Amino acid sequence: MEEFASLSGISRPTLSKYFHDPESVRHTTRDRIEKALEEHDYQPNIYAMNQNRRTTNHIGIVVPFLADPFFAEIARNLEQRCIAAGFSPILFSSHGAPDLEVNILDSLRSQKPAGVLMAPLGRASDKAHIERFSRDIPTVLFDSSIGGLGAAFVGMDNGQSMRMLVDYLCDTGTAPQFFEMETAVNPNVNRRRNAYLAAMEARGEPASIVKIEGDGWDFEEIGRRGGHAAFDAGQFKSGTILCSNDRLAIGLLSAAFQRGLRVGRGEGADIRVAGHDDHPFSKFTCPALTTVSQDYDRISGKSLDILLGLMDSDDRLSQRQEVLFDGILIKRESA
Amino acid sequence: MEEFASLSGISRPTLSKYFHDPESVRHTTRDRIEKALEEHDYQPNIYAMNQNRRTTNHIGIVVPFLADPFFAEIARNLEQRCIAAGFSPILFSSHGAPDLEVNILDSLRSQKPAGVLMAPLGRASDKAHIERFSRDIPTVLFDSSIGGLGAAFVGMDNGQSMRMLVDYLCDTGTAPQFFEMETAVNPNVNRRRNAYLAAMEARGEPASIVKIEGDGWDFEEIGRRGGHAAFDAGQFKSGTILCSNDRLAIGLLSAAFQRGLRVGRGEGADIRVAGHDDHPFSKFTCPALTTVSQDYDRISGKSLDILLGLMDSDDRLSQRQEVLFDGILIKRESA
DNA sequence: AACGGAAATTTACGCGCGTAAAAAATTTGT
DNA sequence: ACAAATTTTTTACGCGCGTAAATTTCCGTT
Repeated sequence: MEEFASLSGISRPTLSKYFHDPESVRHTTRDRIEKALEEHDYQPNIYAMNQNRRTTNHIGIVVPFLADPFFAEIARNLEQRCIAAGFSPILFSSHGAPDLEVNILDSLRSQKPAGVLMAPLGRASDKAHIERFSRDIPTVLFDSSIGGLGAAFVGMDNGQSMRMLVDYLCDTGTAPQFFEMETAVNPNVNRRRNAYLAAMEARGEPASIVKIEGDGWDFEEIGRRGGHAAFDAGQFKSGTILCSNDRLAIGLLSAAFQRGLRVGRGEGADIRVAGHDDHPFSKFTCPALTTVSQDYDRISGKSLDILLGLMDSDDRLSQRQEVLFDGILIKRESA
Repeated sequence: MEEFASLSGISRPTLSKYFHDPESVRHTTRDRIEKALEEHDYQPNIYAMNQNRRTTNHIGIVVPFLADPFFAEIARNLEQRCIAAGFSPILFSSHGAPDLEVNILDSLRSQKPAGVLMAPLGRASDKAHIERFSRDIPTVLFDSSIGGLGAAFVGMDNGQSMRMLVDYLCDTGTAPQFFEMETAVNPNVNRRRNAYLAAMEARGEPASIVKIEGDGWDFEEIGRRGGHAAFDAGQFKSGTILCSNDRLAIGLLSAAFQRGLRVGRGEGADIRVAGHDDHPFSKFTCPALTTVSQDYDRISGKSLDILLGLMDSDDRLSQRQEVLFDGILIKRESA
């Protein structure tokens, strides 16, 4: 930098200022710097730049499972928003492993990020660790809320969405049964089940829950196997199945197809299947999946907004914010 | 660190050595350090650690489109391998944008990574930029090879896989037509088309290519729209369709379903559809998709192996390595 | 117990940049 | 054109750690 300073005829402190914020120097000097920059292609050492700063301009993005297109899509959205806001996103996936999630937070802490956007694993998360982390670093949780953790949470209103689905399904046919994994990976599933039960009770319909075996993040496979098992056991009595999420529904659709069952709301259909999340692939299932859309755009937008607010203010934990968005019913052919 | 040194009764240079490689100090001192570490929870400043190192222990992973489950899966695999090898992976997605790909390389360069594993965008990539990058930093390209770029390439043998698919399809029914996008996003598609043509000629079958409109990475949607258009125009004369990749096939399956066509190789089926890549979702389409499996595990394993070799040796560009793996035919119900 | 080699300590300097303070130069307003 | 306000330069120090060289301490061996 010293060298580039003499080559460009600009003092080093001014260069330092420029690299930290190009707007902070006068237009004329900025032009001079940028012209010199083209000729000598110097770029500052980011490690030396950051070693004395309390925080960097990085924003950490942590998702539980990046191979899930749902999270991949949200991550993509968040990344681009961070860039637009002038920050550098760093993406991490916990790959469904709680110890990896802890490692990520530790590594993130030492990177001194300006803030972190995190979708926790859920049930398996080390809550105390996340709590400690979010005390030191501005952190917004999204997708899955764990018992009031963190400074803020942005997600969707599972109560609203399930009520809407139940109402829709009841109004257009038989009352739905709820299809879920035995061990809920995250709190959303529990909320959805409870919302289903409440919505059914409100309508005076008998609730019925079909629980299937399986653990891990291989939801489609679990849904297919569990679907077959439930078909075999004759558990789908009502003919309408409401799945706890789209990936499970995709597996169930596959099982139904393999059994020669016709899924849909039309004439001659055997069962109806609905999901939840508007997974990127739910548009392309056969038949296309009726579901509730999580508004990726609004969730990620709001998450970043809150985080930016958090980063500016000092009293981060004064009041925990919680924003829930309504889902939108996406009617397709499956129900 | 100075402070922690006096607290733990260990000299700072020894601590420095320990943090760089815990094995490099004597067992007894290592135990003392780790005991002190638990009490005082100190962790070194990564920026100060890295500023004087020529390279860090980071390995960059760059994929063209992370929302594509195919790349998400490979990225996941690579990340875990990097961790197992003692490196810290940093994941980037170009999101289909060439300028973003360039930005990522620039940012990566300033991070002084030990090496980079990169799946380029393909046609849209800034070749010269990638070339320059890979001259300075050990880089292994995978998935999509661009005209001999980089120090090494690991991918699959499109010639072998297409020949195998064509042979299988011809042997079990009518000869396939090739279904592809008008504008190929990456060289793999071109290779596959050419391999299709060659394989058909070798068998003495008449080749037929169905090109559909569309640009970008929204392959499923493009495949569906294009499928409908091709059905309308009566272009699918042979009744067997070989898609340039699985995502396109998923769209085509959706179109066929919407038209009430039965896809499969059984009695009473209208058309057969095959894909390529063994996309994570191809197992769950209706019917399940016949395709060629890219061996994720071997590709990522070999990529990292070569990269580690590259990192150790100095004469990186002496001979360009190129490793192609055979695909494995995955017979499912769609063809 | 003495010895030799390995490991740890002491001492000291450098890395590339942030940043503070005072002086100098430039721009702005009238 | 001149004073005031802003920006840049000069000077100097510090950050947290890497690392080299010389010295001392430790450990296992004979």
